[in-house]
Amino acid sequence: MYSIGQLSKNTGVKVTTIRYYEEIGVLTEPERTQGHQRRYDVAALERLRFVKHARDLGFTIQAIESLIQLQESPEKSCKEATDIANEQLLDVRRRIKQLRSLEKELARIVKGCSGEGTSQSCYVLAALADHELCEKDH
Amino acid sequence: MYSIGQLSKNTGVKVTTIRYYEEIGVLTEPERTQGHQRRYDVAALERLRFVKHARDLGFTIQAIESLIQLQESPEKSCKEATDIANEQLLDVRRRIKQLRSLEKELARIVKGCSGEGTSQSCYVLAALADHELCEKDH
DNA sequence: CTTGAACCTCTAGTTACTGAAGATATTACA
DNA sequence: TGTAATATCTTCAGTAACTAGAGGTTCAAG
Repeated sequence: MYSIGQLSKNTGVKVTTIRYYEEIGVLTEPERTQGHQRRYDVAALERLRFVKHARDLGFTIQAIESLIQLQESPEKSCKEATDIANEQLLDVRRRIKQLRSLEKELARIVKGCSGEGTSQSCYVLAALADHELCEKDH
Repeated sequence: MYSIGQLSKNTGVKVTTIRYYEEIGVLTEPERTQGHQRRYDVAALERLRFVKHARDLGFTIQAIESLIQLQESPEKSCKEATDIANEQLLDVRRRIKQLRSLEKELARIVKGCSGEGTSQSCYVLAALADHELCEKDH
């Protein structure tokens, strides 16, 4: 059995976050000692690892809840899990695309300014003030 | 003079968001009609455009506040603005890098699963449960 | 002068945590 | 066994950047 601190060290999830996960139902309520402290079994550890890994990959808590549901009904179709992962993948790709276009414009703005004058003549500020200075819409 | 709705249409910033910006001090308090409704001048419109553009580029409200400070003291060095923009650029690049590595792993996970079996044997779920199946740390 | 759209304030909710206060439990060591 | 240090407990509030709704008032057009 693990204390909440040991669980935390084992997974890299903060103690407060573990309690939060319990509160919102992502983790089930663990046993308690007589003094009311939480004690976790290996299943809880594995579940938390799952959650951590999925969070690291950018899944929302909601998506993770769906995935847990699936895990717990092994007869269900695998397609749902694949769909969720796919959706996440598409989302990541969308975000990359958007960030790339931001990067481009930011790089252009930064490049246009030597950083030497006063802010009155700063190209960075001018570019931010005036959308017309953008290469294209965003 | 613009009403808050006209300002909203002109900038693409929602009415509620405009009021929120005022509350947190990003926009200064505008004049009011006798009936207590907000009326904005052109300066306010331009300032909101600036904020919108910077937000679209991913600047935090805090960074935007610094930029506004700079705009309002034209004798200050332009370097500060360039620094903020540069920091933002670096941050965008960091995020892109991280998302790329997520994309890679997600693609691998999704690819490993046909979506046809039951969730019991689902590779997506297995990969999320077991960090060992990852190609590298993240 | 009426009517309907736009506006007002205030409160609460969103996501996914994080931190602090003040009290209690456990553990290690003497 | 006693005590001190560390860990844990609950509860509440705060973070970023909005968004939405209730219930009431004002404006502008016909």
